[in-house]
Formats: sequence, structure tokens, C-alpha cells
Amino acid sequence: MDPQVKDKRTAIMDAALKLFTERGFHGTSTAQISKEAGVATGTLFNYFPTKEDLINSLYFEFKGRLSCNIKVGINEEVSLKDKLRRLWLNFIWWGVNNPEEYLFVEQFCSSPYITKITREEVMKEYIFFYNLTQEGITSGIFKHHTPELTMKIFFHGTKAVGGLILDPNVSLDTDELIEDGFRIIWNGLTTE
Amino acid sequence: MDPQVKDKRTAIMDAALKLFTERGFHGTSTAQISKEAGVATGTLFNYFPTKEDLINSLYFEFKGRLSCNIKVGINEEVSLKDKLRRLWLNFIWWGVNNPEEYLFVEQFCSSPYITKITREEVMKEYIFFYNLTQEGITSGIFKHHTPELTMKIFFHGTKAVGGLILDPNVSLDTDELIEDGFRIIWNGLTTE
DNA sequence: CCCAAATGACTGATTAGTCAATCGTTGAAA
DNA sequence: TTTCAACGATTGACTAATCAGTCATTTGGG
Repeated sequence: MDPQVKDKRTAIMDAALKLFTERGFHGTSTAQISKEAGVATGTLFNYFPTKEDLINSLYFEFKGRLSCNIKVGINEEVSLKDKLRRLWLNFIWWGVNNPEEYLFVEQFCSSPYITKITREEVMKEYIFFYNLTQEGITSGIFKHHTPELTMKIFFHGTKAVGGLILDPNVSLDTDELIEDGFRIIWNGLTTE
Repeated sequence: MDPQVKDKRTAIMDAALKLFTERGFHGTSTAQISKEAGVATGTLFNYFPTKEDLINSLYFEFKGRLSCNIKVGINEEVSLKDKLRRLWLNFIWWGVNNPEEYLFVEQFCSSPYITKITREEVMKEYIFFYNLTQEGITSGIFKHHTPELTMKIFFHGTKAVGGLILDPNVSLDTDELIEDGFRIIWNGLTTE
């Protein structure tokens, strides 16, 4: 009920997310996390046996949320372009509204920790989008590039736009950036 | 002469580069760097007063090399498209041929260390390209987007292609990837 | 012989993780 | 209603290992 008396496990995860994205995994000590969460050092290890377990728990938590959210409403669209626009919007808005969680997932993916868990767990999330891309290629909407290149360009496009929106040194209209960005990538992938 | 008897300062920087990109700044101890470089722990501190100095020295070294290399041959081209293609090629090939240095610069840019040195030092490097982008916009070659968005999309395009080339799980023709990638981005930024 | 370069044992601080002691809630007995 | 035993949740002082950085000593080329 009272947000102050929230679950300690949640408090630890919130504190860890904040500090990890701020200072990195190695740059954040378990003592700092405990202090930020307002619990004793021992409490952290009741919920997460090791620091690495904490990191992995955070990853699966946020990765799960991200996976759900980027698919919202896609099946309601009929054309491939609308489906991909929905994916584009979902992905960017997720990053903009949850910058710490988004940053954490990115940080985790390019860290040694990823090698310790099944990489397939991560990959199978993208199959959904891989199929979408391939649909565009075989149906002739996309130019005849490999799905890998098409996917990479698309996702790096979302990163480019998301990065601009979150950059405090840049103040441009958010909706316009998102729409312009999509048009650029879509045109690039389709027009000859 | 003999590569074994190379300058100790260089040996330390090489070792640090390797370990930093492998395990991150905090994840690498000065003792590990010294051992990898084949010198005593004290020697490292003869050349670099602190660990942070070592990191900053590495950054300025590689950033300088990168800045020089991506501009090679651009002024010899006449059309904007050829200049940008040259930039595209230079940037991707630098990343592919010097993955550790490239990764290090990226890692450094998105770390707290960057705040401790003049950020302008980094920014002024991009003015060159910013002007190139603006030239394309004012001359009507590029669509009327902000230079910021145009730049971001372009550089994220190079990252997308570079990432695919370096990904050991993907084996696609390098030259084709680079050319296809450029065509996608160029078409996206120019066609209506 | 000399002196800058190199060394590695050393220091105080900090790390991840432990564990015996304490806290606070609960349910049943008086 | 009051009391208290019981037990899981929480605590923080503690440890062994590791950290960045020091410095008296050794080394080796001119």
C-alpha cells in the first residue's frame, strides 16, 4: 500500500538498476546498492545469492517487460508497413519512457555476463521480428537484402531516434523525430 | 626493432586496451594490466600517475587516430555523395580493422569518465561532418530533416554494418554489406 | 661508477559475501 | 485481553581477497 514500505526485493532491484546504469556493474558495490535501497548488506544476499544473480535477475525482469511491450498492437495492424511502424513506435517509446531499464538491457547484452546464460534465450525474442522482416523481403516490399542487414538497420534506426530524444543537449520535437526517422528507414529499405 | 622489446609504455597501453574492452574499466585491475604487459605494478604508475590517467591517455590516442583516418581522401572527392561514401567506408573499415580501439572509444564516450574531460574536445571532431550534412540539406540533396537526425541515422548505419561484419555468428560478404548499407541510408536520406 | 628505469613487497581502503545476534509478527494458550 | 514462545526476516560487524597506489631497493646501460 504505502509506497515507502515497498517490498525489499523490489527496493533492491530499483536501487541496483539506478546504480548499475549510472556506474556500471563493476563500478557499483553491493554495499552501495544496499544503502541506496535502505536495507542492510546481508538483506541483499537473502534475495540474491550473489551479485551476479542480482544482475541476471534484473536482466530477465526488464527483458521480459520489453519483449511484451514492443509487440503490443502489432497483430491488430494489417499491412506490413503499419506493423513495422507499430514496432518502431513501441520500441522507441519504451526506451524513452524507461531509459534506465533500456540502458541496462543494452549494457548487459554487451557484457561478459551474457555469455554465462543461454544466449538462445535472448535470440528467440527476435525470431518474431526476423519473420516480419523476411515477409517484407519475400513479398518484394523490401529490397533484396539479407534479413540480418534489414533488421540491424531498422533497430539501429530506433536507437538513433531514441538517443536524440533522450539527449539533453538536443531539443527537437519528439513526435516529429519518430515519424521522420521511420520515413527515412522505410524509404531506405523499400525504394529503389 | 624486435617486437618483443617494445617500449614499456606501449606494452602497457596495448594490454590495457585489450583488457578494458574485454572486461570494462572497473572490471580490470592495474595488477592485471601490469601482468598482461609483462611489467611490474610500479612501472605502470611511472608512466601513468593514476588508472584514470591511463584511461584518458588511451582515449586521446585512439580518438586521434580515428579522427585522422575517417577523413582520409574525402577532400579528393567532388560530389557530396562520394564524400559521404568515403566517410562511410573509412568509418566502417576503421571499426572492422581496429575493433578494440573502436570499442574502447565507444565505451569511453558512454562512461562517467567522459564528464571529467572537456566534452568540447570530442564535439569539435564532429563539426566537420556536421557541416557536410548541412551542405546536403541546404543544397536540397537531403530531405529537409535536422542535421542532428541525419547525422545520427548515418552513424548508426555504420554501426549496424560494422556490427554485422564483426559478428562471428553472421557470415555475409563484407563489401556487399558495406555497399548495400550505404545505399539504404543514402536512399532513406534523399528520396521522397 | 652512476643514475634513471624498473621492481615488487607493502599499505590502507574497499570488495563480495558470511553469520551469529536481533527484530517483529503471529497464533495459541491463559 | 494479555502473554509469550517460536520462527522467518533483517541486521551489521566481520573476513579473506582484492583494489589503486607507494616507495625503498635493485638493476643495467653509458
